[in-house]
Amino acid sequence: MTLVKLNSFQDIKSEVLERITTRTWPPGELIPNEELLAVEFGCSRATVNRALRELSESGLLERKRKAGTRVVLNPVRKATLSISIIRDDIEKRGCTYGYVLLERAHIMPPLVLAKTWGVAAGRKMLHLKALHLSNSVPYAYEDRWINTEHIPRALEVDFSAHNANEWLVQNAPFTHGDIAFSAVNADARESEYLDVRERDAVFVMDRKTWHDQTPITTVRVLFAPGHRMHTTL
Amino acid sequence: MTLVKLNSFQDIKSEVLERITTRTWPPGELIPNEELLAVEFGCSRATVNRALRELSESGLLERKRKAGTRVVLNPVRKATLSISIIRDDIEKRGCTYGYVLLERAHIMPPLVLAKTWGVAAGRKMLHLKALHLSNSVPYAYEDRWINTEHIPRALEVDFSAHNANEWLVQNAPFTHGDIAFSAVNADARESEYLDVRERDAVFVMDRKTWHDQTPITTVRVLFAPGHRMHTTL
DNA sequence: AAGTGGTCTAGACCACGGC
DNA sequence: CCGTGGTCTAGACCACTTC
Repeated sequence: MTLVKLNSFQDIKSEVLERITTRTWPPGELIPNEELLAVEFGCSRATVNRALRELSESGLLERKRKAGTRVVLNPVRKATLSISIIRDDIEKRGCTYGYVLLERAHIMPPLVLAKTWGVAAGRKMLHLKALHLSNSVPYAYEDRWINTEHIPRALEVDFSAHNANEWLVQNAPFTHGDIAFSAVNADARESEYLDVRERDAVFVMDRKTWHDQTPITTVRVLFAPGHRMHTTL
Repeated sequence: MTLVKLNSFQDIKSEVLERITTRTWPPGELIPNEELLAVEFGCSRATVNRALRELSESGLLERKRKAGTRVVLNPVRKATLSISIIRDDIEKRGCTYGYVLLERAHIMPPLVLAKTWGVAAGRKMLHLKALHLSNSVPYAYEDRWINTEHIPRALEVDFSAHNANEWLVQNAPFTHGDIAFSAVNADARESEYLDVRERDAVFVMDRKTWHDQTPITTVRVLFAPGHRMHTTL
Protein backbone atom coordinates (compact mmCIF):
# COMPACT_ATOMS: atom_id res chain seq x y z
CA MET A 1 0.00 0.00 0.00
CA THR A 2 1.46 3.31 -1.08
CA LEU A 3 1.15 6.15 1.35
CA VAL A 4 -0.02 9.18 -0.57
CA LYS A 5 -0.44 12.53 1.06
CA LEU A 6 -4.07 13.59 0.57
CA ASN A 7 -4.61 16.47 2.91
CA SER A 8 -8.08 17.72 2.14
CA PHE A 9 -11.37 15.94 2.58
CA GLN A 10 -12.14 16.95 -1.00
CA ASP A 11 -9.11 15.05 -2.25
CA ILE A 12 -10.19 12.06 -0.26
CA LYS A 13 -13.71 12.25 -1.64
CA SER A 14 -12.33 12.25 -5.18
CA GLU A 15 -9.99 9.38 -4.47
CA VAL A 16 -12.71 7.29 -2.88
CA LEU A 17 -15.10 8.12 -5.73
CA GLU A 18 -12.40 7.03 -8.15
CA ARG A 19 -12.01 3.73 -6.34
CA ILE A 20 -15.75 3.20 -6.46
CA THR A 21 -16.20 3.98 -10.14
CA THR A 22 -13.14 2.01 -11.21
CA ARG A 23 -14.36 -0.86 -9.03
CA THR A 24 -11.22 -1.03 -7.00
CA TRP A 25 -13.89 -1.17 -4.34
CA PRO A 26 -16.76 -2.93 -6.13
CA PRO A 27 -20.45 -2.53 -5.21
CA GLY A 28 -21.28 -4.26 -1.97
CA GLU A 29 -17.69 -4.32 -0.79
CA LEU A 30 -16.56 -3.42 2.70
CA ILE A 31 -13.90 -0.72 2.59
CA PRO A 32 -11.11 -0.20 5.14
CA ASN A 33 -12.09 1.56 8.32
CA GLU A 34 -11.45 5.21 9.00
CA GLU A 35 -8.31 4.64 10.99
CA LEU A 36 -6.65 2.60 8.25
CA LEU A 37 -7.62 5.09 5.57
CA ALA A 38 -6.28 7.93 7.68
CA VAL A 39 -2.93 6.17 7.77
CA GLU A 40 -3.03 5.40 4.05
CA PHE A 41 -3.93 8.95 3.10
CA GLY A 42 -1.61 10.50 5.63
CA CYS A 43 -4.30 12.59 7.27
CA SER A 44 -6.32 12.54 10.45
CA ARG A 45 -9.30 10.34 11.08
CA ALA A 46 -11.61 13.36 11.23
CA THR A 47 -10.76 14.24 7.65
CA VAL A 48 -11.50 10.76 6.39
CA ASN A 49 -14.69 10.84 8.41
CA ARG A 50 -15.92 13.98 6.71
CA ALA A 51 -15.17 12.63 3.24
CA LEU A 52 -16.92 9.33 3.89
CA ARG A 53 -19.83 10.98 5.65
CA GLU A 54 -20.51 13.22 2.68
CA LEU A 55 -20.28 10.32 0.26
CA SER A 56 -22.76 8.40 2.36
CA GLU A 57 -25.07 11.41 2.40
CA SER A 58 -25.06 11.41 -1.38
CA GLY A 59 -26.01 7.77 -1.36
CA LEU A 60 -22.80 6.08 -2.53
CA LEU A 61 -21.65 4.56 0.73
CA GLU A 62 -23.50 2.92 3.57
CA ARG A 63 -22.04 3.21 7.03
CA LYS A 64 -22.86 1.29 10.19
CA ARG A 65 -21.06 1.25 13.48
CA LYS A 66 -19.13 -1.90 14.05
CA ALA A 67 -20.23 -3.23 10.66
CA GLY A 68 -18.08 -0.73 8.76
CA THR A 69 -18.50 1.14 5.47
CA ARG A 70 -19.79 -0.50 2.31
CA VAL A 71 -20.11 0.60 -1.30
CA VAL A 72 -23.84 0.74 -1.95
CA LEU A 73 -25.09 -1.94 -4.32
CA ASN A 74 -27.73 -0.01 -6.20
CA PRO A 75 -26.90 3.58 -5.46
CA VAL A 76 -29.99 5.71 -4.94
CA ARG A 77 -28.59 8.98 -6.13
CA LYS A 78 -29.65 12.08 -4.27
CA ALA A 79 -30.40 15.18 -6.27
CA THR A 80 -30.97 18.52 -4.62
CA LEU A 81 -33.82 20.65 -5.85
CA SER A 82 -33.88 24.34 -5.16
CA ILE A 83 -37.40 25.46 -4.42
CA SER A 84 -37.35 29.17 -5.03
CA ILE A 85 -40.02 31.80 -4.96
CA ILE A 86 -41.79 32.04 -8.31
CA ARG A 87 -40.95 35.71 -8.62
CA ASP A 88 -37.24 34.86 -8.43
CA ASP A 89 -37.55 32.15 -11.07
CA ILE A 90 -39.13 34.61 -13.44
CA GLU A 91 -36.82 37.51 -12.75
CA LYS A 92 -33.75 35.29 -12.99
CA ARG A 93 -34.67 34.80 -16.65
CA GLY A 94 -34.82 38.52 -17.16
CA CYS A 95 -38.60 38.59 -17.40
CA THR A 96 -41.02 40.89 -15.63
CA TYR A 97 -43.02 39.36 -12.82
CA GLY A 98 -46.74 39.97 -12.51
CA TYR A 99 -49.34 38.72 -10.07
CA VAL A 100 -53.12 38.63 -10.10
CA LEU A 101 -55.43 37.50 -7.32
CA LEU A 102 -58.33 35.60 -8.85
CA GLU A 103 -60.38 34.55 -5.84
CA ARG A 104 -60.40 35.00 -2.11
CA ALA A 105 -62.75 33.32 0.32
CA HIS A 106 -62.87 32.51 4.01
CA ILE A 107 -64.58 29.15 3.92
CA MET A 108 -64.54 25.60 5.15
CA PRO A 109 -62.07 23.44 3.27
CA PRO A 110 -63.14 20.21 1.58
CA LEU A 111 -63.12 17.29 3.97
CA VAL A 112 -60.39 15.48 2.03
CA LEU A 113 -58.04 18.38 2.53
CA ALA A 114 -58.74 18.62 6.25
CA LYS A 115 -58.06 14.91 6.60
CA THR A 116 -54.85 14.72 4.61
CA TRP A 117 -53.44 17.91 6.00
CA GLY A 118 -54.37 17.46 9.63
CA VAL A 119 -56.40 20.60 10.28
CA ALA A 120 -59.42 20.53 12.56
CA ALA A 121 -62.56 19.81 10.58
CA GLY A 122 -65.29 22.43 10.52
CA ARG A 123 -63.00 25.46 10.77
CA LYS A 124 -62.89 28.11 8.12
CA MET A 125 -59.66 28.72 6.31
CA LEU A 126 -58.49 31.28 3.82
CA HIS A 127 -58.70 30.08 0.25
CA LEU A 128 -56.83 31.95 -2.47
CA LYS A 129 -56.48 31.46 -6.18
CA ALA A 130 -53.89 33.48 -7.99
CA LEU A 131 -51.95 33.74 -11.22
CA HIS A 132 -48.25 34.42 -11.64
CA LEU A 133 -47.30 36.15 -14.88
CA SER A 134 -44.04 36.34 -16.75
CA ASN A 135 -43.95 39.30 -19.13
CA SER A 136 -47.75 39.42 -18.74
CA VAL A 137 -48.12 35.83 -19.92
CA PRO A 138 -49.52 33.23 -17.47
CA TYR A 139 -46.65 31.33 -15.90
CA ALA A 140 -48.25 29.48 -13.00
CA TYR A 141 -51.63 29.18 -11.36
CA GLU A 142 -51.86 28.53 -7.65
CA ASP A 143 -54.64 27.29 -5.42
CA ARG A 144 -53.82 27.86 -1.78
CA TRP A 145 -55.28 27.31 1.69
CA ILE A 146 -53.98 29.19 4.71
CA ASN A 147 -54.59 28.07 8.27
CA THR A 148 -56.10 31.22 9.75
CA GLU A 149 -56.50 29.59 13.14
CA HIS A 150 -52.76 29.81 13.39
CA ILE A 151 -52.20 32.94 11.33
CA PRO A 152 -55.25 35.16 11.92
CA ARG A 153 -53.37 38.17 10.58
CA ALA A 154 -53.62 36.64 7.12
CA LEU A 155 -57.30 37.63 7.09
CA GLU A 156 -56.39 41.30 7.16
CA VAL A 157 -53.80 41.20 4.41
CA ASP A 158 -54.70 42.52 0.99
CA PHE A 159 -53.63 39.57 -1.11
CA SER A 160 -54.48 41.36 -4.32
CA ALA A 161 -51.50 43.59 -3.60
CA HIS A 162 -49.28 41.09 -1.79
CA ASN A 163 -48.27 37.76 -3.19
CA ALA A 164 -49.33 35.13 -0.64
CA ASN A 165 -46.19 33.07 -1.11
CA GLU A 166 -43.92 35.95 -0.24
CA TRP A 167 -46.10 37.24 2.58
CA LEU A 168 -46.10 33.83 4.21
CA VAL A 169 -42.37 33.31 3.83
CA GLN A 170 -41.82 36.54 5.67
CA ASN A 171 -44.61 36.26 8.22
CA ALA A 172 -45.27 32.61 8.91
CA PRO A 173 -42.05 30.61 8.98
CA PHE A 174 -42.36 26.85 8.77
CA THR A 175 -40.23 24.17 10.30
CA HIS A 176 -40.87 21.42 7.80
CA GLY A 177 -42.82 20.60 4.70
CA ASP A 178 -43.69 18.08 2.17
CA ILE A 179 -43.63 18.41 -1.61
CA ALA A 180 -44.87 16.26 -4.44
CA PHE A 181 -44.54 16.75 -8.16
CA SER A 182 -46.79 15.27 -10.80
CA ALA A 183 -48.39 15.84 -14.18
CA VAL A 184 -52.07 16.48 -14.79
CA ASN A 185 -54.33 17.42 -17.66
CA ALA A 186 -55.56 20.98 -17.28
CA ASP A 187 -59.30 21.09 -16.71
CA ALA A 188 -61.58 23.67 -18.28
CA ARG A 189 -61.02 26.35 -15.67
CA GLU A 190 -57.30 25.77 -15.26
CA SER A 191 -56.67 25.86 -18.98
CA GLU A 192 -58.56 29.13 -19.20
CA TYR A 193 -56.46 30.69 -16.45
CA LEU A 194 -53.21 29.47 -17.93
CA ASP A 195 -54.39 30.34 -21.43
CA VAL A 196 -53.77 26.89 -22.85
CA ARG A 197 -55.98 24.26 -24.44
CA GLU A 198 -58.03 22.00 -22.27
CA ARG A 199 -56.28 18.71 -21.42
CA ASP A 200 -52.83 20.19 -22.03
CA ALA A 201 -50.29 18.57 -19.75
CA VAL A 202 -49.21 20.79 -16.88
CA PHE A 203 -46.51 20.26 -14.31
CA VAL A 204 -47.87 20.36 -10.78
CA MET A 205 -46.28 21.00 -7.42
CA ASP A 206 -48.23 20.20 -4.26
CA ARG A 207 -46.71 21.59 -1.10
CA LYS A 208 -47.77 21.47 2.53
CA THR A 209 -45.95 23.19 5.35
CA TRP A 210 -46.10 23.03 9.12
CA HIS A 211 -44.66 24.89 12.05
CA ASP A 212 -43.89 22.05 14.43
CA GLN A 213 -47.24 20.23 14.43
CA THR A 214 -49.35 23.15 13.25
CA PRO A 215 -50.34 23.28 9.59
CA ILE A 216 -49.43 26.60 7.99
CA THR A 217 -50.39 26.51 4.35
CA THR A 218 -50.96 24.10 1.51
CA VAL A 219 -50.69 25.04 -2.10
CA ARG A 220 -51.08 23.43 -5.50
CA VAL A 221 -49.17 25.19 -8.25
CA LEU A 222 -49.82 24.41 -11.91
CA PHE A 223 -47.08 25.55 -14.24
CA ALA A 224 -47.76 26.54 -17.82
CA PRO A 225 -46.86 23.86 -20.39
CA GLY A 226 -43.17 23.61 -21.16
CA HIS A 227 -42.11 24.18 -17.58
CA ARG A 228 -39.07 22.14 -16.58
CA MET A 229 -37.59 21.59 -13.19
CA HIS A 230 -33.90 21.06 -13.43
CA THR A 231 -31.08 19.78 -11.27
CA THR A 232 -27.78 17.94 -11.35
CA LEU A 233 -26.52 14.68 -9.94
CA MET B 1 -26.52 36.68 27.56
CA THR B 2 -27.23 33.39 29.29
CA LEU B 3 -24.71 30.66 28.90
CA VAL B 4 -26.56 27.47 28.10
CA LYS B 5 -24.77 24.21 27.68
CA LEU B 6 -25.59 22.91 24.19
CA ASN B 7 -23.17 20.13 23.50
CA SER B 8 -24.26 18.67 20.22
CA PHE B 9 -24.29 20.27 16.81
CA GLN B 10 -27.88 19.03 16.50
CA ASP B 11 -28.89 21.04 19.56
CA ILE B 12 -27.19 24.05 18.12
CA LYS B 13 -28.92 23.61 14.78
CA SER B 14 -32.30 23.51 16.54
CA GLU B 15 -31.51 26.52 18.65
CA VAL B 16 -30.34 28.54 15.66
CA LEU B 17 -33.37 27.42 13.66
CA GLU B 18 -35.55 28.54 16.55
CA ARG B 19 -33.91 31.95 16.56
CA ILE B 20 -34.45 32.26 12.84
CA THR B 21 -38.11 31.26 12.85
CA THR B 22 -38.95 33.34 15.91
CA ARG B 23 -37.08 36.24 14.32
CA THR B 24 -34.73 36.70 17.22
CA TRP B 25 -32.41 36.83 14.25
CA PRO B 26 -34.58 38.34 11.51
CA PRO B 27 -34.05 37.79 7.77
CA GLY B 28 -31.02 39.65 6.50
CA GLU B 29 -29.44 39.96 9.92
CA LEU B 30 -25.82 39.29 10.71
CA ILE B 31 -25.50 36.74 13.48
CA PRO B 32 -22.63 36.51 15.97
CA ASN B 33 -19.48 34.85 14.74
CA GLU B 34 -18.54 31.27 15.48
CA GLU B 35 -16.24 32.12 18.34
CA LEU B 36 -18.90 34.11 20.20
CA LEU B 37 -21.52 31.44 19.67
CA ALA B 38 -19.12 28.78 20.91
CA VAL B 39 -18.76 30.74 24.13
CA GLU B 40 -22.50 31.30 24.42
CA PHE B 41 -23.35 27.65 23.80
CA GLY B 42 -20.48 26.37 25.89
CA CYS B 43 -19.04 24.22 23.13
CA SER B 44 -16.12 24.32 20.75
CA ARG B 45 -15.95 26.39 17.61
CA ALA B 46 -15.87 23.24 15.45
CA THR B 47 -19.28 22.24 16.75
CA VAL B 48 -20.80 25.62 15.99
CA ASN B 49 -19.16 25.46 12.60
CA ARG B 50 -20.80 22.18 11.72
CA ALA B 51 -24.24 23.39 12.79
CA LEU B 52 -23.98 26.62 10.83
CA ARG B 53 -22.47 24.92 7.81
CA GLU B 54 -25.36 22.50 7.59
CA LEU B 55 -27.90 25.28 7.95
CA SER B 56 -26.20 27.17 5.16
CA GLU B 57 -26.25 24.05 3.00
CA SER B 58 -29.99 23.86 3.43
CA GLY B 59 -30.29 27.45 2.31
CA LEU B 60 -31.20 29.22 5.56
CA LEU B 61 -27.91 30.97 6.25
CA GLU B 62 -25.40 32.64 4.01
CA ARG B 63 -21.78 32.61 5.08
CA LYS B 64 -18.85 34.62 3.80
CA ARG B 65 -15.37 34.93 5.19
CA LYS B 66 -14.77 38.20 6.88
CA ALA B 67 -18.35 39.30 6.17
CA GLY B 68 -19.83 36.82 8.62
CA THR B 69 -23.03 34.79 8.68
CA ARG B 70 -26.42 36.19 7.67
CA VAL B 71 -29.97 34.89 7.82
CA VAL B 72 -31.03 34.53 4.18
CA LEU B 73 -33.68 37.03 3.09
CA ASN B 74 -35.76 34.86 0.78
CA PRO B 75 -34.72 31.36 1.66
CA VAL B 76 -34.45 29.10 -1.37
CA ARG B 77 -35.24 25.85 0.30
CA LYS B 78 -33.31 22.80 -0.80
CA ALA B 79 -35.20 19.57 -1.15
CA THR B 80 -33.43 16.29 -1.73
CA LEU B 81 -34.83 13.91 -4.29
CA SER B 82 -33.96 10.25 -4.22
CA ILE B 83 -33.52 8.92 -7.71
CA SER B 84 -33.81 5.19 -7.41
CA ILE B 85 -33.91 2.54 -10.05
CA ILE B 86 -37.42 1.82 -11.23
CA ARG B 87 -37.34 -1.79 -10.11
CA ASP B 88 -36.79 -0.66 -6.51
CA ASP B 89 -39.62 1.85 -6.67
CA ILE B 90 -41.99 -0.85 -7.79
CA GLU B 91 -40.82 -3.54 -5.41
CA LYS B 92 -40.84 -1.12 -2.48
CA ARG B 93 -44.61 -0.96 -2.96
CA GLY B 94 -44.85 -4.67 -2.82
CA CYS B 95 -45.54 -5.02 -6.54
CA THR B 96 -43.91 -7.35 -9.03
CA TYR B 97 -41.49 -5.80 -11.44
CA GLY B 98 -41.57 -6.61 -15.12
CA TYR B 99 -39.55 -5.41 -18.09
CA VAL B 100 -40.03 -5.57 -21.83
CA LEU B 101 -37.64 -4.44 -24.53
CA LEU B 102 -39.62 -2.86 -27.34
CA GLU B 103 -36.97 -1.77 -29.81
CA ARG B 104 -33.24 -1.97 -30.24
CA ALA B 105 -31.22 -0.29 -32.98
CA HIS B 106 -27.65 0.73 -33.59
CA ILE B 107 -28.16 3.96 -35.48
CA MET B 108 -27.18 7.56 -35.80
CA PRO B 109 -28.89 9.75 -33.24
CA PRO B 110 -30.92 12.78 -34.28
CA LEU B 111 -28.76 15.84 -34.73
CA VAL B 112 -30.49 17.70 -31.89
CA LEU B 113 -29.52 15.01 -29.46
CA ALA B 114 -25.90 14.95 -30.57
CA LYS B 115 -25.71 18.70 -30.18
CA THR B 116 -27.31 19.00 -26.76
CA TRP B 117 -25.56 16.00 -25.35
CA GLY B 118 -22.11 16.63 -26.75
CA VAL B 119 -21.49 13.39 -28.65
CA ALA B 120 -19.58 13.41 -31.92
CA ALA B 121 -21.97 13.78 -34.85
CA GLY B 122 -22.15 10.99 -37.38
CA ARG B 123 -21.44 8.15 -34.97
CA LYS B 124 -23.87 5.35 -34.38
CA MET B 125 -25.25 4.85 -30.91
CA LEU B 126 -27.39 2.22 -29.31
CA HIS B 127 -31.05 3.19 -29.15
CA LEU B 128 -33.40 1.28 -26.84
CA LYS B 129 -37.06 1.56 -26.07
CA ALA B 130 -38.41 -0.39 -23.17
CA LEU B 131 -41.34 -0.72 -20.84
CA HIS B 132 -41.28 -1.17 -17.07
CA LEU B 133 -44.26 -3.02 -15.62
CA SER B 134 -45.71 -3.10 -12.15
CA ASN B 135 -47.84 -6.20 -11.61
CA SER B 136 -47.90 -6.55 -15.40
CA VAL B 137 -49.36 -3.07 -15.84
CA PRO B 138 -47.29 -0.43 -17.68
CA TYR B 139 -45.51 1.75 -15.15
CA ALA B 140 -42.98 3.66 -17.20
CA TYR B 141 -41.76 3.82 -20.76
CA GLU B 142 -38.17 4.68 -21.49
CA ASP B 143 -36.37 5.87 -24.58
CA ARG B 144 -32.63 5.59 -24.18
CA TRP B 145 -29.40 6.25 -26.10
CA ILE B 146 -26.13 4.67 -25.08
CA ASN B 147 -22.75 5.96 -26.18
CA THR B 148 -21.25 2.81 -27.67
CA GLU B 149 -18.06 4.62 -28.58
CA HIS B 150 -17.34 4.65 -24.90
CA ILE B 151 -19.11 1.45 -23.90
CA PRO B 152 -18.71 -0.92 -26.85
CA ARG B 153 -19.64 -3.87 -24.65
CA ALA B 154 -23.20 -2.58 -24.57
CA LEU B 155 -23.58 -3.80 -28.15
CA GLU B 156 -23.16 -7.38 -27.04
CA VAL B 157 -25.57 -7.29 -24.15
CA ASP B 158 -28.98 -8.86 -24.56
CA PHE B 159 -31.13 -6.00 -23.39
CA SER B 160 -34.30 -8.02 -23.73
CA ALA B 161 -33.07 -10.00 -20.74
CA HIS B 162 -31.19 -7.27 -18.90
CA ASN B 163 -32.70 -4.00 -17.93
CA ALA B 164 -30.49 -1.28 -19.44
CA ASN B 165 -30.73 0.94 -16.39
CA GLU B 166 -29.39 -1.72 -14.10
CA TRP B 167 -26.76 -2.98 -16.53
CA LEU B 168 -25.40 0.53 -16.92
CA VAL B 169 -25.39 1.26 -13.21
CA GLN B 170 -23.27 -1.81 -12.70
CA ASN B 171 -21.10 -1.56 -15.80
CA ALA B 172 -20.74 2.07 -16.74
CA PRO B 173 -20.45 4.27 -13.68
CA PHE B 174 -20.92 7.98 -14.16
CA THR B 175 -19.33 10.87 -12.39
CA HIS B 176 -22.07 13.43 -12.87
CA GLY B 177 -25.42 13.92 -14.47
CA ASP B 178 -28.20 16.24 -15.17
CA ILE B 179 -31.90 15.70 -14.65
CA ALA B 180 -35.00 17.59 -15.67
CA PHE B 181 -38.62 16.89 -14.87
CA SER B 182 -41.59 18.06 -16.87
CA ALA B 183 -45.08 17.17 -18.00
CA VAL B 184 -46.08 16.23 -21.53
CA ASN B 185 -49.13 14.96 -23.35
CA ALA B 186 -48.66 11.36 -24.42
CA ASP B 187 -48.51 11.03 -28.20
CA ALA B 188 -50.15 8.20 -30.10
CA ARG B 189 -47.30 5.73 -29.71
CA GLU B 190 -46.51 6.60 -26.11
CA SER B 191 -50.12 6.31 -25.03
CA GLU B 192 -50.32 2.92 -26.68
CA TYR B 193 -47.24 1.68 -24.84
CA LEU B 194 -48.42 3.03 -21.51
CA ASP B 195 -51.96 1.86 -22.19
CA VAL B 196 -53.55 5.24 -21.61
CA ARG B 197 -55.57 7.61 -23.74
CA GLU B 198 -53.81 9.86 -26.19
CA ARG B 199 -53.01 13.30 -24.76
CA ASP B 200 -53.10 12.03 -21.18
CA ALA B 201 -50.65 13.96 -19.03
CA VAL B 202 -47.52 12.01 -18.18
CA PHE B 203 -44.70 12.87 -15.85
CA VAL B 204 -41.35 12.91 -17.63
CA MET B 205 -37.79 12.58 -16.43
CA ASP B 206 -34.95 13.43 -18.78
CA ARG B 207 -31.56 12.36 -17.59
CA LYS B 208 -28.09 12.62 -19.08
CA THR B 209 -24.97 11.20 -17.51
CA TRP B 210 -21.26 11.57 -18.12
CA HIS B 211 -18.06 9.99 -16.94
CA ASP B 212 -15.83 13.01 -16.62
CA GLN B 213 -16.33 14.62 -20.04
CA THR B 214 -17.54 11.50 -21.83
CA PRO B 215 -21.27 11.06 -22.39
CA ILE B 216 -22.54 7.73 -21.11
CA THR B 217 -26.27 7.53 -21.62
CA THR B 218 -29.30 9.72 -21.96
CA VAL B 219 -32.78 8.57 -21.21
CA ARG B 220 -36.30 9.95 -21.27
CA VAL B 221 -38.67 8.17 -18.94
CA LEU B 222 -42.43 8.68 -19.18
CA PHE B 223 -44.33 7.57 -16.12
CA ALA B 224 -47.89 6.32 -16.29
CA PRO B 225 -50.52 8.88 -15.24
CA GLY B 226 -50.85 9.35 -11.52
CA HIS B 227 -47.14 9.08 -10.86
CA ARG B 228 -45.94 11.38 -8.09
CA MET B 229 -42.45 12.24 -7.06
CA HIS B 230 -42.30 13.01 -3.41
CA THR B 231 -39.91 14.60 -0.95
CA THR B 232 -39.74 16.64 2.24
CA LEU B 233 -38.43 20.05 3.12
C1' DA C 1 -16.94 -7.90 24.67
C1' DA C 2 -14.94 -5.48 21.16
C1' DG C 3 -14.79 -3.03 16.74
C1' DT C 4 -16.62 0.55 14.23
C1' DG C 5 -18.39 4.99 13.13
C1' DG C 6 -20.26 9.53 15.41
C1' DT C 7 -19.01 13.32 17.66
C1' DC C 8 -16.64 16.71 20.57
C1' DT C 9 -12.47 19.45 22.01
C1' DA C 10 -8.62 22.69 21.90
C1' DG C 11 -5.62 24.40 19.19
C1' DA C 12 -3.68 25.69 14.81
C1' DC C 13 -3.03 27.54 10.13
C1' DC C 14 -4.92 29.32 6.09
C1' DA C 15 -7.92 31.63 2.35
C1' DC C 16 -10.89 34.90 1.31
C1' DG C 17 -12.56 39.35 1.06
C1' DG C 18 -13.90 43.76 3.34
C1' DC C 19 -11.36 47.64 4.82
C1' DC D 1 -4.45 44.74 6.94
C1' DC D 2 -6.97 41.69 9.75
C1' DG D 3 -11.57 39.52 10.91
C1' DT D 4 -14.12 35.85 9.44
C1' DG D 5 -15.17 31.27 8.11
C1' DG D 6 -12.91 26.77 6.20
C1' DT D 7 -10.32 23.16 7.36
C1' DC D 8 -7.00 20.06 9.58
C1' DT D 9 -4.98 17.62 13.69
C1' DA D 10 -4.45 14.62 17.68
C1' DG D 11 -6.70 12.92 21.06
C1' DA D 12 -10.72 11.50 23.52
C1' DC D 13 -15.17 9.51 24.80
C1' DC D 14 -19.36 7.48 23.47
C1' DA D 15 -23.18 4.77 20.94
C1' DC D 16 -24.34 1.34 18.37
C1' DT D 17 -24.12 -3.29 16.55
C1' DT D 18 -22.38 -7.44 15.69
C1' DC D 19 -20.15 -11.24 17.71
